[in-house]
Amino acid sequence: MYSCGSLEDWFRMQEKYDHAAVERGAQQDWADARAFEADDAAAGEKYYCLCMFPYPSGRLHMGHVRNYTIGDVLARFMRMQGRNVLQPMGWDAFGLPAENAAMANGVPPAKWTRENIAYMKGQLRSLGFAIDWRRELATCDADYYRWNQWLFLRMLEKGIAYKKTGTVNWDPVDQTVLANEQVIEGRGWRTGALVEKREIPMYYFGITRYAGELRAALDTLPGWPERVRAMQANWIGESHGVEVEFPYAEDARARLGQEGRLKVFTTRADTLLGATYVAVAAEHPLALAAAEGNAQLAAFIDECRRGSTMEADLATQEKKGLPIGLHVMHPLTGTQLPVYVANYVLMAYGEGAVMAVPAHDERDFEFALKYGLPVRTVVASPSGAYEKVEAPWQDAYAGHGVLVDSGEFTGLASAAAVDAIATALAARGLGRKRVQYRLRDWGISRQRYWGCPIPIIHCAACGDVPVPDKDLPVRLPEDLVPDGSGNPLAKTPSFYQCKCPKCGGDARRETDTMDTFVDSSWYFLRFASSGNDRAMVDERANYWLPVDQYIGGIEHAILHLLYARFWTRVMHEFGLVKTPEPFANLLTQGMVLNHIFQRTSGAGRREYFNPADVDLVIDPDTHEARATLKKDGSAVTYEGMGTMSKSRLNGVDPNQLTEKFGADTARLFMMFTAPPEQSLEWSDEGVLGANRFLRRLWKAVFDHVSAGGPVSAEAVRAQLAAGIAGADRDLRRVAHQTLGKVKDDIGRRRVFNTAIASVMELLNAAGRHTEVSPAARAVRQEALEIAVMALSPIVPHITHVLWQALGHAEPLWGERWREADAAALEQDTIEIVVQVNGKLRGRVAISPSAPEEQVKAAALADENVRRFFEGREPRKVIVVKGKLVNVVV
RNA sequence: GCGGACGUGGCGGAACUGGUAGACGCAGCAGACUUAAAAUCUGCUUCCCGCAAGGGAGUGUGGGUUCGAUUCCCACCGUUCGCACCA
Repeated sequence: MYSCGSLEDWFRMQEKYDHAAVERGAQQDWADARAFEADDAAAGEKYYCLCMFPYPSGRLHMGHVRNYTIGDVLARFMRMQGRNVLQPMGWDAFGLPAENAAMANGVPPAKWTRENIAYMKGQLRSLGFAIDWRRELATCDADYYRWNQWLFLRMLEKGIAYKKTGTVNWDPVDQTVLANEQVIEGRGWRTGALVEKREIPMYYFGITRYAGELRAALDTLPGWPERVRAMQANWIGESHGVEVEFPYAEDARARLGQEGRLKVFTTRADTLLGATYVAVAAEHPLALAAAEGNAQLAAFIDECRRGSTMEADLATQEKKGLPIGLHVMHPLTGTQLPVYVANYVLMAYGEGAVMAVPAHDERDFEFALKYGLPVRTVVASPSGAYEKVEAPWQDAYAGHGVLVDSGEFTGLASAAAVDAIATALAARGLGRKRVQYRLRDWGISRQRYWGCPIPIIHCAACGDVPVPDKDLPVRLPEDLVPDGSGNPLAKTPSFYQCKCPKCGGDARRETDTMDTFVDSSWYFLRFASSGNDRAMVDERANYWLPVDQYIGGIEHAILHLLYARFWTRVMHEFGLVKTPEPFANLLTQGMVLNHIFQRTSGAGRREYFNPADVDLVIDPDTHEARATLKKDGSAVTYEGMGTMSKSRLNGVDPNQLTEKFGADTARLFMMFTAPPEQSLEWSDEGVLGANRFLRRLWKAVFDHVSAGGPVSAEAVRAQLAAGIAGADRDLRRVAHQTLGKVKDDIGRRRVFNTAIASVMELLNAAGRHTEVSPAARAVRQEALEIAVMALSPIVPHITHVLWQALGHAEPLWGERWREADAAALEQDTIEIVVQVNGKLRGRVAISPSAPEEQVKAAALADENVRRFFEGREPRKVIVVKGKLVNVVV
């Protein structure tokens, strides 16, 4: 224990700031006092501060440090504001890296994962985060994942979870299915491998039935960043339009042996009279039916399916198609329209079929031109940009306008025409208004070992039988070691052999596990119901939820955050939680960047170099970068700043940083260098600067205390009551301004760099204040206390010790935030800026209570100001109270 | 193509509600201390003219609103992120 409770102890302190001793002592004090255990029933408004929990990959990286520092600053700050704060931590512990590590080392994923957790927990502790560790959880614990299984079964009962065989994204490297959200530019989000299409039976969560509310509720989340809401809205992809049915023509009826209608979805029902053909996707049932016995068509369909899965390629590829030889009838005119298979129609969106209006859709236009299909102009240009649609394509063709050549709808504006046409279609039973979403259901089956088992038993007699609640959890065996040849669960009879719960006969347990995004969809609820072994969540969740502040990386803007919102909505529907939205406020912290140095060999192989091994010189004139290796002076290529990553060898290890400079320096650097939402550029000099500031802070307190000991609270009060003046009063004003500024910056604006800057200013001012009178010492005592208090959420260790050094017996972590003293903020004179025609020409000092006329007179009397009148008379004088005077001449 | 964010000194960034542009820090320069170096401390540091006082220009570009614009509006350019043949 690093105790500085008495003056003698203080003098035993080294004059030099010893971060290791300070941090060890402070952390011990917090642990002894159980300072950060959150009380589920404490007085005061609750504050749930949550950081996205880490995957236990082995070591923390700088992104973690930044994330958890932001959360810790807010948690500690809110605690000082009198809020009842919960800040928990856990482990997103299922997932593929554990299996890969297992294969590489021959160690079961469970062992690898638990060892990583133990190590990383030590790292988190050494960074001094104010976490309630009693609530720690790991998603690989059966106590946790049994509730995944339990809710899965409830969702199955309600039809929200269901089984379906469908085309899925298959990652050939990880040998598993990926959700739509996990495919990025046609590649697996983790492996980067080109994704293949496969037909596999799997379980889905019906997230699409919540698409409308998930979309609409985004507007109820003002505490979320605009870009995240935009990304989610984009992803959900709500379009308002009309579903139109085209009855089969004679040839199609004959071919299919029945009546039928081809459904399409359109957002441009106003152009319906301009439809000259209908196009369907290659996988569309009508196309498949027509392809039977039509080798050319079958070959084309096959070609479309095998085509590139790169969506960016798809968007630019040439439009191609074939008539399927069948026709449908226009729902309003009865005209026969040919049906085409077209490579630009997506089976996965809408009905997998479109009505083609070449005159008013660029894709249809290109297609029609190529295959000689008619182009019918049905919307007149409002701006007169065109008379009749003809090649080449103009963007104006796709604009809204007034209908022409559209029978009874001619003359209507586009918006009105959509309504009128929808009504006409509805009257014929051939269409209706509808909302279409881009979002698709969430496939959760993974052919992997290290995940939560799906609680289903397959019985030859009874089919797929849910595991009864009394048999939960379905435990994952923890001693298996995957060998890369598929899911080891499927080769472990002790796991998959079981009895059917219905008929008692021999049955086989489902060996697929759940997508790990299921695990992270509700951990925040479990933190708030910690330790309950009889229920998934309890009333405590309703106390703590919604999370007041959620903090994590922007990379989770869609996947995790959308799934968690969906899952919470389901639990809300089941009456398990009161809130439909889990996260009231979201802060997406920026990436941590560092320099990238690389050299490409003759053979085209890239070799990366750690920035610590490179000297970088930027020419001040040309701005050209010259980078050379420290060891031999050879040149390397500077690639600028980029995200810290293993592959680019530009990571900085948090351990090295904390060992050398301490956790407080690491925390201060991260919070000071950039606002939380922006990317943070690593700088070794910046780290040194942060450390320098802490040493100055330490020395300021040391010097103050050495020169006569700390001033007691009573003595400070007495001096203030006796009245202070001059430099003392100035310093006191700065101190109290700082108090207000820091509270506003952290509490309202969520920016920390400016809060730190203002404390730096305070310390600079205190350094200039060298008087030694009793009043001066009292003011300095107060100023130092304020500096220490204001910094304490950011650098909790050093401030913990300095607070004691300043003579406080009660620990800083239990202290209430001080409010700025209005009397201290008062000023006798203030500086008013004087402008002439908006340009700064002078300054005048005046009493803040001076009436406007007096301020005006003082400004006009200023000699420098008068110079710029150049003989002209002021036409107008604008006075901004307490700030400036602008004279217009 | 659609949607979002952003554009300010040598660098990271500040200026919150339209009111002194460049806080704070880094780097750099000069000085003090030192045998010396490091560390520390003090001062200077947007650009141009000027010994200085002072003046001029200046927040991606062009326009607009205003007594006054980094901030609001319009158009454009650039960077970056997400989505992308979404019917």
